[in-house]
Amino acid sequence: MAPRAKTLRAPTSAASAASSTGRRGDKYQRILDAAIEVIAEKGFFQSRVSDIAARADVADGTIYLYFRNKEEILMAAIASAFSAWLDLARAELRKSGGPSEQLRRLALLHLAAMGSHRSMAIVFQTELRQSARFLAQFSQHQLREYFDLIRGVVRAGQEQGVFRSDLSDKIAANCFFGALDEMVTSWLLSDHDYELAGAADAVVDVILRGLEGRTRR
Amino acid sequence: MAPRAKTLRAPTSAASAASSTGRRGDKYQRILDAAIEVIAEKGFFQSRVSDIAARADVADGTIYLYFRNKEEILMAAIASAFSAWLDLARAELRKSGGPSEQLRRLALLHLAAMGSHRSMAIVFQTELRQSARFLAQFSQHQLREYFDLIRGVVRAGQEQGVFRSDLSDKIAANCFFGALDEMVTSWLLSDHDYELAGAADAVVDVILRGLEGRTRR
Amino acid sequence: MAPRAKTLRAPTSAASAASSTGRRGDKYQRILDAAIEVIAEKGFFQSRVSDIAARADVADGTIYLYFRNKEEILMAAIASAFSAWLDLARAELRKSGGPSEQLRRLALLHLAAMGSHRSMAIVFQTELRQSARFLAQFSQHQLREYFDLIRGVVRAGQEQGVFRSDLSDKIAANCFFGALDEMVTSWLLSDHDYELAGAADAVVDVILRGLEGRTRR
Amino acid sequence: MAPRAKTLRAPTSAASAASSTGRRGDKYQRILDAAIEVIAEKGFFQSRVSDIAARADVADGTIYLYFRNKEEILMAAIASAFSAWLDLARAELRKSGGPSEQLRRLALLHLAAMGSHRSMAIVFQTELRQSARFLAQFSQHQLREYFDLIRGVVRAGQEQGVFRSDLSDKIAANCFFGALDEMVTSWLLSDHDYELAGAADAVVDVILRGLEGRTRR
DNA sequence: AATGAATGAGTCTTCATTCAT
DNA sequence: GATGAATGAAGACTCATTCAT
Repeated sequence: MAPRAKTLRAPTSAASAASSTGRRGDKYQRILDAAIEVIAEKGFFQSRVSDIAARADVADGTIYLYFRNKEEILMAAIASAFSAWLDLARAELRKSGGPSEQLRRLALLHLAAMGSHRSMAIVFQTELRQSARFLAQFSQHQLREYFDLIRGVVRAGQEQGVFRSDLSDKIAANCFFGALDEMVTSWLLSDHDYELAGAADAVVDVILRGLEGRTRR
Repeated sequence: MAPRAKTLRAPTSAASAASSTGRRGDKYQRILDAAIEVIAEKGFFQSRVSDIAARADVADGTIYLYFRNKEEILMAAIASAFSAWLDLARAELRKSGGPSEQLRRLALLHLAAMGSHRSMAIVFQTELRQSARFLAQFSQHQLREYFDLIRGVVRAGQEQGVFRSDLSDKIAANCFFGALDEMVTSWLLSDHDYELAGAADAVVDVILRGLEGRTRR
Repeated sequence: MAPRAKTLRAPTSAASAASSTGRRGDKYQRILDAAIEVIAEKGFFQSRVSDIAARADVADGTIYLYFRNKEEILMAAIASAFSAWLDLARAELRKSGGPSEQLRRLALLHLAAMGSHRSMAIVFQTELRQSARFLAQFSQHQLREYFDLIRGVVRAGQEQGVFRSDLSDKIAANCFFGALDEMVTSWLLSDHDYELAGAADAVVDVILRGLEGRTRR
Repeated sequence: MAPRAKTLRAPTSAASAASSTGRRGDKYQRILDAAIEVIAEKGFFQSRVSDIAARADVADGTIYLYFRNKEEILMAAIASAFSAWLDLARAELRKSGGPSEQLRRLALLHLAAMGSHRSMAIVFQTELRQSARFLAQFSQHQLREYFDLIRGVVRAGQEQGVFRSDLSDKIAANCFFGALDEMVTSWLLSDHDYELAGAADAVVDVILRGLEGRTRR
């Protein structure tokens, strides 16, 4: 995954350069970026509107020209980051390759992206769940979309006979995602001094063995 | 796992039957229990002292006879719940059985316990990480102990030649725990109408296949 | 002034020995003594009932067997200390001597007593005024009595031609008391390392010169 | 002393006429003024932030835009009032006149100022001591400065042979200040129906006689 | 559009007082 | 009489949100 701006951002909005340095007109995005950073630093419920405003270099009141309230900022920020992430994942899957190859690619992308975007990783690991719980069905839709991506690959593998069919694709996707997720979490809680993406192969290896038929190749 | 009192409690302290019925002298535990429930409902940072007091059926001020401040209540509640959980896990591992069998048992315990203690499950899935991030190294110790339990089994399996040795026990433990963890999370986010423990075998199956080397090439 | 127990106490109640060491039946006085000490340490409005109870070595609730509420404890404590002080002053004046001599004696007593009873000095200097302001006319009566003692000596001196008569006895008493009072205050605010009573002669000297006729002796 | 705004204020800041009428930008001073009044009414430790806010006609929260916490408001208020007082005293002493004349002027100023600023008088008599005791060395500096002013005049008088030299200037200043102070206190505790400044001459008379050595023996 | 001073509802926490034992 | 655990009213302080400029 190519290094990008400070935080993940949807391709469309990231097109115009100077997006994080600009000082005029891009306040909406600046606020979102600031929100992600503040959330990563302080946590969802400990983020102060004034912190976000200060980080975005706008007045407190300005926030309310773009967002109805605090919850909306935070939700939009997380949704935006997640959306950018989904775009990446979708793009990755559009590349050729069999199911195994695709899962391997997805895992590498997941770990590489999280490993290189600490703020986003924190938000995804600790805040996304929180917000998923409280903010109605926020991100449920997006989360499900990511899962459906994975489940789709699993089902394709099962149909092609590459993966065992005596296993619910949902459980399979959970194992896959859960393993990756836990890698990120433990990396964050450690001093994250090692290269997260470096563990991708090992993890994929475990899961693929589990998904592939008993007698592999 | 057998249904127990409202929340998980270490076997030793649960010995006396009338533990949760009395109205006298058990205020400390009642507050802890109430705290877990409130945290599960509202989340760590949105838990109000007065909510906990009301749920524990004591006056607000009473809380402060047992805890120095709000943070201490919440931390003690989570630590207490986790401690009870650890006790169960340790007890489970003391039973005989090979590494594969032990992981299977642990997985079953994990899912059964979380499935029957919704409050605790919520706290573990969403709050434990939060608190791990913010409250110094709180619970890091306990979390690590649980992980070490799993890693110990993995290493034993590797030494006995049951599990592949070309895999770090840490990554293996992450896959195992991550898969279980994700099962719980997705169950919580769904309407959790299905029996969580029912998925234990399938999950263990995937991970054990990934860990065991026997049939590969 | 003869050294007495920790705090000034009315002679009658101080008669029975072991008054501050006893542990049975003298709770009322123990609470009063404790109150004076706590007030001296923390100030009137920062004194906690539980502090007083702890110092008096009784349970919090016990306080309320002897006093209706916190205000009453504090008022009784100060009144008691002041009453003891008044007894001393009256006794001193009963001794023979002319007006000048009596004022000199009174000044010495004042400074010696305050200098040797730090707690009481603090209470008199800083708390008495507070309480005089708020607690109705509390201590107004006693304060006035002390003043009347002084004014009586002044008037006697004026009648005997020792003191100037072209001066209100009230103003004269104010000068006398004010000077002594300020000596105590500045001593308390300093590190009170010098002997307070040592300054009595100098102060009396100033005031007496002011009160005595222009052509002394 | 000329009547001024509600509370004493340093001449420089009182220059612009409409200082206490505006509703904009003068909140800091309004809060200080309100604080002095509330302290005078309720006492230092019984002053409520909400009382001050209400009196200053601002919202409770507004207080915290100008002061870090309650203690800071109260200290700033007292310090400000005292500072204004010191300015007056210094200005008075800059006027020509011998030591005796200067002490007389200072006494008149003291009694006139206190007599016409009841709030300030109360604060100085009862609260300043309290705060001096508890708030570290707060106001110690200012109090000492006032004393040093008096001591300076005394020393000048001694050097010029106007005042006796066999008397510590500190004790002399204590007598002078103490007498004035007590005049104010007794005036406050009385119904203060008489003109406080009217007693200045009598008091000064007593003290000056005590300080001047000329007619003795 | 942008600002940031002002607002005040919402929370934690303390502590005088009560009362069952 | 004595205790001290329990109570809950009261008060300092924070921070999302508004609105005059």
